[in-house]
Amino acid sequence: MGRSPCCSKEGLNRGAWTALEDKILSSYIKAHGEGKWRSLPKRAGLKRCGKSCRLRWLNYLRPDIKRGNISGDEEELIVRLHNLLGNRWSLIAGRLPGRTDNEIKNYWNTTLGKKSKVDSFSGSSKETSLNPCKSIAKKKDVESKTSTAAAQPLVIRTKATRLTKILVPQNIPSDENYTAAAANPLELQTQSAEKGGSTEEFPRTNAGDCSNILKNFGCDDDDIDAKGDQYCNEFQLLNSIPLDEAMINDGCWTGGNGCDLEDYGASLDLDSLAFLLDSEEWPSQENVVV
DNA sequence: AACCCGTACAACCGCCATTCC
DNA sequence: AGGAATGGCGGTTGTACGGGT
Repeated sequence: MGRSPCCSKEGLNRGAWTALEDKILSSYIKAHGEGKWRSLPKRAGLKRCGKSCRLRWLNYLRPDIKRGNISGDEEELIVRLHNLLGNRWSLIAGRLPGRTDNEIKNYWNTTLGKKSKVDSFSGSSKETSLNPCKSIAKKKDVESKTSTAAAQPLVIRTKATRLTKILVPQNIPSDENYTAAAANPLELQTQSAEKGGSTEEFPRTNAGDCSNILKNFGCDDDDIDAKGDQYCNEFQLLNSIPLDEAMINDGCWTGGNGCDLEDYGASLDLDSLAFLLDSEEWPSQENVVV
């Protein structure tokens, strides 16, 4: 038998929401907060599925939603993040304040996806047609470094995997305990959580930590010698910028405060970091280099 | 005016991960 | 430990709307 439906469909309204339903939902959530979606419709007096309420709130009614056209800067950012992350719309949306994953997904499917197809069909790369910041969009040479990266397209997972288990902490342990901690990513995650750090962000790290991290991603010593400094710079850079606020400015990445990336002491090559995201799993314990 | 077609986007669906009991 | 409940995600569908014929 198939799975049971998320809620009984009988007697429930479907399709477009009315202004009245919106009002009821908004005022209920303002009064009682989000959550408990399944029981919310009953409590709020709505004839809607809880999932539908959640979606309506998150994608339309939330007060911090930014309505209106996607700006050029936002489009640029979406393209870059899609290059890096693939169809992980919620992650992409997380970098575009006020935009929802649904909105970005729709925008991609109706606009950017087509552009992208046309570009690839016409033989020009996305980087040249949609990415004016050539100094940043350096051609990655990861394929020469890892056979898996060479064998696969840069991004694109048809089935998205949620990044719920990034095991490197945002709050990097002090040097004296990092080595031991690195041997046990799970412990790192736990430590990070205990310290209130987010496990969904890249780590804030220092150059000394990077070689260990790169090893844990499967880089051998040659990789690290050849590209380690670059990766480390970019790795650090990613963590020094408040990405929630990071935007593209004049075709180039800037931090949330509008400062140029040069201020952070490195140039950002997101492509070169894609290998991190291509890792389906973080290193198993037996592969972790101490 | 009527029809067709393409576009945009809200809403739904099914699956998976996490949390709760 | 394990099953149910819940939340969240990406993919897909439905439909309103505008432009062209």
